[in-house]
Amino acid sequence: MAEQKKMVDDITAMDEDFAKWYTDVVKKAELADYTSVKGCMVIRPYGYAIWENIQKTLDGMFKATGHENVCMPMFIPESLLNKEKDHVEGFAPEVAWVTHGGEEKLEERLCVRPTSETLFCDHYKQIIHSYRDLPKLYNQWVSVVRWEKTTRPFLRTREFLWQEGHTIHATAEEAQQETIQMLNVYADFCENTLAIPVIKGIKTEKERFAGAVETYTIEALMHDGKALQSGTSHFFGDGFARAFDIQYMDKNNTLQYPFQTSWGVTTRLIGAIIMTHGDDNGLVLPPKIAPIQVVVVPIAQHKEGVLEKAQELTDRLAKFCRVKADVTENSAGWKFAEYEMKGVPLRLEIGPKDIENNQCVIVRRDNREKIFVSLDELETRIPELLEAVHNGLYEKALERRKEMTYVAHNLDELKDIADNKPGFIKAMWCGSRECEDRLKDEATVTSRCIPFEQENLGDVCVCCGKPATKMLYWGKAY
RNA sequence: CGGGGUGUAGCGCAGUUGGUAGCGCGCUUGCUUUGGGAGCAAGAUGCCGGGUGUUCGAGUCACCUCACUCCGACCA
Repeated sequence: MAEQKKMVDDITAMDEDFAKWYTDVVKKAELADYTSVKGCMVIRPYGYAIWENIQKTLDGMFKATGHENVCMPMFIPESLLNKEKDHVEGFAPEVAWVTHGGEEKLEERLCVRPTSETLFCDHYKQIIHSYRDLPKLYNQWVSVVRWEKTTRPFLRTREFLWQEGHTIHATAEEAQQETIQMLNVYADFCENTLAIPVIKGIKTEKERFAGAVETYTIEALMHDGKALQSGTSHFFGDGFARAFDIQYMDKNNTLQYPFQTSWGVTTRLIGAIIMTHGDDNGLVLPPKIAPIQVVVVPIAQHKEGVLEKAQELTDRLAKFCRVKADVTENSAGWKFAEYEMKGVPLRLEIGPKDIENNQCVIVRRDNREKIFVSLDELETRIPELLEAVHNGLYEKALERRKEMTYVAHNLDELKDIADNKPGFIKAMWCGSRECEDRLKDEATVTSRCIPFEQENLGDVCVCCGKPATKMLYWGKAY
């Protein structure tokens, strides 16, 4: 569409330095700021408003599928964390410990939750005795702490906000279904609310969550060709139940171990939004979670009637969308650039000439198209345009993912793509851990997922040449 | 946690052989402007990331530490 002239010289161009572009957008769009604790960020009002909109939609989807919200404590006694072997081994290296209460040393140190499986298990043990107590479909919106070595706003912080669903069921089948259902909820949310296309699949054993029997994932591709794991859903089998000794009496009066799941998405989704839709002018927000969907910019606002008209339109729009009028004394050009940087999906310009003609100018953030709209048609046109921006963003992201997805038939081909073409690589795989490790060493790619939508790209493993069992997505990940 | 880079006004940066801190933007006030980051004038703003040394004297030199950042290893 309109040429993308770079007007915000404050933001580093994507092509020049993608990492710097990312942090520029985070700071300049006032999403988050650094604090005096490494890896802990302030989520500023504009960024938090995005999170609140994410929460609102997802929480509705959780409730609609029968889940209830709860809240667990933030501390886990060391002995409790240690109960499931794989789980503790997975998380021990990155937990923060509380060792003192005031000046007194604690009898047993407490870990600040990195995830809450153990707390839910401890609780389930108390409340589940009969098949009549099952299932329990719980979720919580909290923050967790993982003491990461290197940190980046939203993508990897030491404390982050998330939701963690934890469910417990009488049968493995029911738990499996739950795991898949929630993966679908996430995929649906990413595509239909965030306009981010995702690939649904299963993690390899190597990439599996600590303590899980199976980990399902949605993987998205960022602007720079790196993959971002955007949500996971785990099937635990009865492993946690056995480790925590959770049992229930079934209809035949026999003790049984129940089956569990957990699933989560985090504030990392905000990073995904930035890196999927953003451009050199800054943030581009999908309309459904944009804190401001339409910004009203009065033109020549000192002239008579302009401010009044702008306010009148704002009041009208407020009835059906999130709207803000900017009546500050900054120049119109300044406002244009400012709200583009902040990713507001639609800008409505209203000036003396427009008022004369009973019209306004609406500009789309995603493609900068300027559209003259009669003031009589705002109630129908604006929702249409918001929808059009959503679809435009989704299509653009999907198109880019297609362009950046490659097929490799042998190791040399794969290495060549990995070195020269950022993006996903589809390749056949024999299923062995050795080949997975080797590709990581030699091509510096990790397996992203075994997609549900399998394709037959050949009969042999891209790495060892032995018969292949699956097609995998490979890539460099955040 | 290993290797590099950077910390000076809100932001971006200068600061010479060590001598007590400057520029641009932004901010405040006034006037003129207003359909793509306006112009002029007058102002305000500093624990030079923190600590310890060397020195008559440290933004500057040495050592330690903290944070940010990039590249690896680890992870949502």
